Amino acid sequence: MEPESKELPELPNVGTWPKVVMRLAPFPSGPLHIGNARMVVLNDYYVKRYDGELILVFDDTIGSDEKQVETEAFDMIPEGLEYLGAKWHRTVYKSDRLDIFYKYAVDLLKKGEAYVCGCDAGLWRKEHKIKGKPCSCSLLSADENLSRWEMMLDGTYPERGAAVRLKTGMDNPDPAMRDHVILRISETEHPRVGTRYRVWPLLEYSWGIDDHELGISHIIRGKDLVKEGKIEQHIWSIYGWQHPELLYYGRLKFQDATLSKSKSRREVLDGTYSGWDDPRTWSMQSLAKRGIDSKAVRKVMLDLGLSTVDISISMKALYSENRKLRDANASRFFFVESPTWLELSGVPSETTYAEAPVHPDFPDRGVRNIPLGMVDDTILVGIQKKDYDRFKNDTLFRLKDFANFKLLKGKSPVGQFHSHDVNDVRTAGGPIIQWVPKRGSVGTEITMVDGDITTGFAEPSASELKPGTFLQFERWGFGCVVESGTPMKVAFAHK
RNA sequence: GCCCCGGUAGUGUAGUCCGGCCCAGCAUCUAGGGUUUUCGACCCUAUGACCCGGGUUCAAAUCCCGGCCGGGGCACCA
Repeated sequence: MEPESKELPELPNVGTWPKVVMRLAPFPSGPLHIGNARMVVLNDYYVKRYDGELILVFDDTIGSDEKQVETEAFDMIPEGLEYLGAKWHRTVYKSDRLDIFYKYAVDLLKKGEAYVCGCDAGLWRKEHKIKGKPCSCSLLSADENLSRWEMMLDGTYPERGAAVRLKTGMDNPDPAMRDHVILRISETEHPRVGTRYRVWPLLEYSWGIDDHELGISHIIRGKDLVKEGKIEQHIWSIYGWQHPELLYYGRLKFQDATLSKSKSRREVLDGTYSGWDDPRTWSMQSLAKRGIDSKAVRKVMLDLGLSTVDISISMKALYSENRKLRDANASRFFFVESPTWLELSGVPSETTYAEAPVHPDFPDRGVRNIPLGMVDDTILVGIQKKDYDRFKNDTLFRLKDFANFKLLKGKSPVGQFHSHDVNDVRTAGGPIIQWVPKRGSVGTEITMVDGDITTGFAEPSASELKPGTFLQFERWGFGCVVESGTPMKVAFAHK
């Protein structure tokens, strides 16, 4: 395998497993965003490294009011995985596996490893969880538990009326580990299985069973799940199953982006965001749209390694990687933001167009032809207001790849042709700037990372650009064509 | 309150398990220079770190103890 970053450490105890089997377990509430990429990339990396198997498991249990399953996520997540270049071998839905969880629930009740608790959740927390004192439900016989279990299934108990608790031990010094709920009642309709089930497993329980049932050997996930891991281990021990190896990584924050799936969802629904590929969602779809090479994402994620420290990184790292990968293939164009139009006179009549290289490092790729649209000896060109404002009257400046002009500021600014030779402006220390001719240039809208639209004009040759083309607007930044036409739409990638 | 985990330059990371090859490597950021008809890319240079205090040792980023700081968990969410 081609190393795509530094070498990560070996997975522990690989030899004790017939095969490395790992899993991706996203909760389908929206598309994968850049924060989820770490989980995907790490698991995918190790599975490829050990030639193992990767299972996509939609963790679509019923969730809660705050965390709801979104049907569209079942398509958007695989899309994101494909973008990332992750290879998964099969797809499993938790919601198809309720019968398995029920079977083990009955068994645990019979074994006396769990009980059906009818206590009020808030009261139980205060009186039992915190104090470490068992409630009376934990004394129930297997038969009593089984009949209570039936009452959970048949609807005798209302929602929150009863729940199955695993006997992890009320005397555990860690309150987080005391008799955690593993199954509970929810009558919320599920997008895939409707109202077929009213008893749903919690994450730690469903995984305690499924990591074994699916033959998972190694689990890499965020350290917010360590308690869940301990509960899983408790279950594995009850059945004497080989414990999958648990590895955790710390929380990842981005200094220059706020990632919130629920906020994104809200903004997408009410139209504040253009859709799930809006740059502000930081979804895989949005990165693809901006022309961020997924190899850059993978590199950045892999470079973080598996440390459990909380880290805060800058998108600049991602942009730096992306430039390295894509600069060589980004054709150059002129784009002028908020143009100031200059009337330039004295241009020699034989000069009707300018030629600029498609890519300065690769002369063999040819040149872009920029027609001047000359009338008499006068042409009308736009330069950036930003440039114009910093120029003094009389400045000698160069329109890049074209000619040098002397500026005369005024109500309607004009310029006088000075010379063709680039050395003239160099010796004068004058600026070299990008420009567009008024005639033939392409109105362009660039969607910035914060969702704002920057408008301006791209040079005429940009009219032939196809969607998906990654380019650089010289002295401005990289982006990806989203839509050709007038105006042309471009998604900004980075400087 | 109880329980876990962690602290290497601005940001990440390597090294820590098995002390010496680490007066700490790499990437990125920042600054400067070279090159370039871009403020991109490329090349060069500079700044910059082992949380603190003890201990063990000929020798500690690495081992031990104490402290400080940071994060997480204690949900009928995932």
